[in-house]
Amino acid sequence: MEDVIRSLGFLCLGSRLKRIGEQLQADTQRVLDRLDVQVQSSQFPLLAALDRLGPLPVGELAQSLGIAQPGVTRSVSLLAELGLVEVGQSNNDQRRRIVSLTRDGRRLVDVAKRDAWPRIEKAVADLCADLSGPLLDQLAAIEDGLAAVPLDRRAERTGAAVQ
Amino acid sequence: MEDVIRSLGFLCLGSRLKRIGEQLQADTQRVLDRLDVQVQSSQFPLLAALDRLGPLPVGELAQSLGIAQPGVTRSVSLLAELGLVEVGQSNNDQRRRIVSLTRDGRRLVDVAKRDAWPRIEKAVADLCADLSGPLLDQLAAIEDGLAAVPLDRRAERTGAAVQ
DNA sequence: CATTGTTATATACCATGTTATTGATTTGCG
DNA sequence: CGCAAATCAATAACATGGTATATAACAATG
Repeated sequence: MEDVIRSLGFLCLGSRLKRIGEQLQADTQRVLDRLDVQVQSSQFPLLAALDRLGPLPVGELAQSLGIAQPGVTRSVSLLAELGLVEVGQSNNDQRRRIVSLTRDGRRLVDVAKRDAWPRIEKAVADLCADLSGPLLDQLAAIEDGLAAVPLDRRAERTGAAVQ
Repeated sequence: MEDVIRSLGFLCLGSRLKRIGEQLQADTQRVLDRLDVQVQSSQFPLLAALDRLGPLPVGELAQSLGIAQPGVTRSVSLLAELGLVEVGQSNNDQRRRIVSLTRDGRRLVDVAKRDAWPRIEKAVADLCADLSGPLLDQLAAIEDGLAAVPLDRRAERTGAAVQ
């Protein structure tokens, strides 16, 4: 069965990138599930942003994640319900709501940084290890690579086995 | 403001691909809007699949697009309401519903093939023209390129101006 | 040939992104 | 100062993806 998106090349590059991205996120989710991390893979960028940059107002969080502000508002509400982040008022501007990691959030990030992120990063790096050449070829190689050995199986094989 | 997704490299590759894909789709949408095409850019892969492969049952359509079947069912309902596709029963298997382009759908595809797709393809090819090297670098170049000159402005400049 | 399993599609519900709008502050200027 | 404009966040409404499940038709077997 022909893969139409792939055949159409540049014309459907957007759909294709989105499709590969979703695939990667889903696979990453499986790695996290296996490590008993209770957060959706898609929430990690937000947690990572707070980890890297410290407490931030909603708008700046949106900017640093490259997504629209309502998306951040929603994720923050969700993570706040899980007790991983909390929102406080700014002192000098009552409109701004500063988001920060709670103690639990901090702990989760630390665990993830130690156990999960290195595996995931290594698995993706493994997937992309031998890529070169034109973008479309690299994307095809990623798709084929994921189909051959899903990310979560690449994550099992630690350090030495990779590359 | 630091772009956290970009900084995290392979760790957030999924989020990043998704983000770039969405950006590209949104820009493509603007090109289509300007050409008075009345369909969401995200529906075009389905129309293109029917154009390339002829009438197909829902499941095979899903396979050839690389998305899950319910997504196809939804898109087909939408496009059927717009009168662009129609569904018929298979002769030998009453479960299968064969999706095909209507006359209007055929016409839309023909117009798009003539007017829109070449522009879009050229604009994306322009965006990706000088890319080389590691995947993450190419992605960064795409993001920077889109930020500098959005796809819809690249599509204005026809043939000669490109590359 | 009836029951059981499989397959094809539809439906329900959820996740996560978007844009447009609203409401509350803050800013800036006459 | 006082009011218009700008800014920040929340909400609503929509788009589009997913998984899980229901339903209907077909296949296969005792």
